[in-house]
Amino acid sequence: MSRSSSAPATAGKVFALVRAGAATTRSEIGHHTGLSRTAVAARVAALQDLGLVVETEEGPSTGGRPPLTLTFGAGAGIVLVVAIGRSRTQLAVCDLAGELLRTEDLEQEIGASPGELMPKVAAHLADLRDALGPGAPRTVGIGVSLPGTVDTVRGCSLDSPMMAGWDGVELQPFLADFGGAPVFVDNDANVMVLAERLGERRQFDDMLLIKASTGLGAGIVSGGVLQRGAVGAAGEIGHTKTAAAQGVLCRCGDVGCVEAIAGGWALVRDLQEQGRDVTHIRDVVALAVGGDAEARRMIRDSGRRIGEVIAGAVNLLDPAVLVVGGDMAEAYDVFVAGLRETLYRDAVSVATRALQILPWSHGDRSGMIGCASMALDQVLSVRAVDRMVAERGR
Amino acid sequence: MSRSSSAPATAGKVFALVRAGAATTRSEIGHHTGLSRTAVAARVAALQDLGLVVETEEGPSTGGRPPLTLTFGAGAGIVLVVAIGRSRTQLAVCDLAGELLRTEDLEQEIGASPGELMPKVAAHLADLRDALGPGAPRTVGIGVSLPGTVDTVRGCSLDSPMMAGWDGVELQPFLADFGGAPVFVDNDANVMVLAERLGERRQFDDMLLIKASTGLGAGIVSGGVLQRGAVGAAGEIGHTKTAAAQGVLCRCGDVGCVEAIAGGWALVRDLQEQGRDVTHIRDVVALAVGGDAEARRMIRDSGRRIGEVIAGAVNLLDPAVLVVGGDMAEAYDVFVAGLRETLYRDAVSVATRALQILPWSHGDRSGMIGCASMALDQVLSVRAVDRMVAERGR
DNA sequence: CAAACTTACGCATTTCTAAGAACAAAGTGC
DNA sequence: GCACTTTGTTCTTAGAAATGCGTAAGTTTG
Repeated sequence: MSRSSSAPATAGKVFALVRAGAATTRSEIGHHTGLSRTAVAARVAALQDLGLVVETEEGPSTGGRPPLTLTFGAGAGIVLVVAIGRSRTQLAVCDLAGELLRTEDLEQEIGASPGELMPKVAAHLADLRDALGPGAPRTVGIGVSLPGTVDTVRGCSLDSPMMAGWDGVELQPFLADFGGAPVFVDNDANVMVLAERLGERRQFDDMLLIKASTGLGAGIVSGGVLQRGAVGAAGEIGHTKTAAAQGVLCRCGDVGCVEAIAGGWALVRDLQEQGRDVTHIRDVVALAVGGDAEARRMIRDSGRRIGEVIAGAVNLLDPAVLVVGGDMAEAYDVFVAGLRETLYRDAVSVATRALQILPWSHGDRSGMIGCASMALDQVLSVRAVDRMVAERGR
Repeated sequence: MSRSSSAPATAGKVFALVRAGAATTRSEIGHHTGLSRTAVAARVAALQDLGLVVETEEGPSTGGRPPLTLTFGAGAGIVLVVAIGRSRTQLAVCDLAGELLRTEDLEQEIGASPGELMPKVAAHLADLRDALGPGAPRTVGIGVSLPGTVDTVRGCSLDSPMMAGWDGVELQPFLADFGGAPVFVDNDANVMVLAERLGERRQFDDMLLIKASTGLGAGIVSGGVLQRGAVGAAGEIGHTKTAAAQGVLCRCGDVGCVEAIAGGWALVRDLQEQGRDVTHIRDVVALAVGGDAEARRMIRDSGRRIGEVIAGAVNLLDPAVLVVGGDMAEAYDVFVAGLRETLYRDAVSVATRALQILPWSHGDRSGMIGCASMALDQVLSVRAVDRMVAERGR
C-alpha cells in the first residue's frame, strides 16, 4: 500500500481511540487503524512515555495469551476550570478525564468587573491546585466560561449587555501564572452542551441544550461539532420575539423577548410584584419544588413560552436530543410539562417524532464539567497529541 | 520528524489544494503541505495519471525558472444532475468543475410518482450524456435533489406530505444504468446552499439560505458543513408557527404556519380569491416585477412574515450570510425590503450587525449547480481521491 | 551582452518508517 | 501434558520520502 494514497493513523489517533474507550488493547488498536503490531507498539510506547496511556494489568484472554490492557492516563496532567456566573463563580481542578478533583464556589457581587474578580479567581485556582500536593502533574490547560456572547479567538466577552465592563477584556493575562497553560474561553451554554455529550451521549451528533436560568441561552451541537456562529452569538434564544411577550420590556432594552416573560428574572419580577420574598430564580424553583402553586404555574408557563421558541429551533435544526438545563431544570417535571405542550404542538412531526427530551446530566456542576471538556478537547485533540509526541521525540 | 507523530499529506489532500486553487505549482504544494519535492512529484504524477490534475503551460517566473502550472482536470469525468421540483425537473450534465455542459427541463404533472417520472429522467439523462459524443469521459456520480425531507443514507424521500408516493422509494435503482455511478440524494434547499458556497463565498462557514418559492425551506451551513439534522429534517422553516398566521390552515394540515400566509402557494391563493389569473408563484412574481401594486404588496408582506421567522433563526445560528433564493428572489428588492424590516427589528444586534443579506448567485440554475456540487464534494473528497489513487496504483 | 543569481525539476543516494518473519511468553482446550 | 491461540518483542527488509546534485530556464546586475 503506497503511503501517498492513504494516511496512516498517527499517535494522536491511537490516543483518541484509547481515550474514547474504543480500543483497550494493542490488538484492538491494530484492528481499528489497520496498523501493524510493530507500528502500534511504537505509537503506544510514545504515548506511554508521555503518560497519556498507561498499561494496566492483564485483560481477559480470548483463547491465547491475555492482552495487556491500555488505559487513558488521566493523571498525566490537570486542567483548571473557571465557570463564571452573574453572582457566583465556580472553580475546579480536574484530571485529564475531566473528573472534578477539587471544587470551590466564589460568591461575588453582580456586576463585578474582571479587574476585581479575575485576580481572586487566579489566587483561589492556585490554592486549589496546590492543595493537590507537591507531586501534582502540570497544568495543561484552563477552561473558562462566561454568560453572554464570547469571542473565542481573543478569549473575552463581546457585546454582552449583561456583562458590562467585561467587553473586550481578554482573560488570558489574568491566568498567565500557570506555567503558560493555554486558556480557552466560551459561552456558558456552549460548554454545558459539551458536558452533555460526554460518555454515552457522545453518539448524539445533533443536540440542542437550553439553559433556563436567570436568562435563557442555548448550546448547539450540529454534525457532532459545537456551533458558535459567525461572531460567537449562536444560541441567543432569549431575545427571540414571541407573541405572548408583546410590549413587555426586556432587560436588553427591547420589547417582546421571550426572556421578558419566561426568563428566570422575569419570574422573580412577577413574584416580587405579588409581594413574595424571592430574589433569585433558585428561590422560585425551590418554592415550586416545595409545592407552591403559583410558582409551579409560573414555571410551567415559562416552559410553555420557551417551548414555542424551541419549536422553531427544532424545526430548523432537527436535533436528536433536547437537553433541558439551568436552574429551572431543578423543577424539571413541571417545566418540561409546559415545554412539551407547546413544542409538540408547534414543531413539525418529522422532527419531534424521534426527539428525546432529557434533563441535564450533571446539575449545577455542568458548567465546570463543560469547561473541562472544552479545554480537554483542545489539549488532547489528535493534532495536539501528535505535536506532543513529535516534541518529546526530539 | 517521526512519521508516527504527524500525518503526511496524501494525494487526496494535494488534489484538494489544486482543486481549491490554493496551489497551482509543485512548489506551492510543497509549501502548503510541508512535503518534499520528491513526495509532491510522486503525488502529482499519480493525480495526472488519473487525469484529475493536468499540467498546463508555464506560469509566471518569480525570478528563476518558471514553474509548470497545475490545474484541476475538470474533463476527467462527468456528473449527472437531477433537480426534481413539483412541476418541473431540471437535468444536466456537468464536468468535474461543476460547469453545466448541457441542460434540459422536463415538465411534469404535479404529483407524478417516481415510477412515472424516474424512467423518463434516466432516458433523458442518457440522451444528454450521449450528446457529448462518443469520446465523453465516464460518469463518476449522480446528484439528485428533491423537495421535502430526504433520507440521504437510503437516498429517498421521507415523510414529505408534498411528495406523496415518493416516501421510502429509493431512487438509485432508477439510475443504475450509468456505469454504477454512485447516486447522492438531498433536499433542494440543502443543495442550493452548497451552490452558494462555491467560489468566493466558500469562505463563509456559517450560511443560511432561504428558499422562498411555492413552499418555504432553508439550507444551513454551520461550521463549514452542510447540516441535515438528526433525521434529515433540518431547515424546515415553512411550518414554524407565527402570530400573523393564527388560525390559517396550511397545506400540511396544521394551522398557524408561516407558509400558510407567506409561502408562494398562499400568495397565489390570495390573488386567486381576488379573481386574478395566476396559477404559480412565478406568475405573482412576474406581476410584481411588472409593477402590479397588489402583487408587490403581497411579496413585501411575505418578506415581512418570513423575516420574523428568520430573525429567530439568525438569533439561533448567527450566520455570516443570509442568502435569499427561490422564485421570490426574482423580485429580490421588494421581497428583501420586507424581510429586512422585520429581521432587523426582531433579531439581536450582535448577530445582525455583520450579517450580509445576498440574493442567490445562480438563479434557477441553483438547484442543478448545487446537485453537482453535492456529488462532486463526495466523489472528489480527500478520502475518495485517496482511494482512487490507491486502486489505480495496484 | 554576458555573468551571476534564482527558481524549478528530475535523478541517485541515503535515511527511516513500518511491514513481516521469527521467536518468546502466557494463556486455553482436549 | 501437549497442541493450539493470542499477545508482544526483536530482527530483517522493502519501500517511501528526504537530501544532495545536476540540469534547465528564467531574471537581475555589471
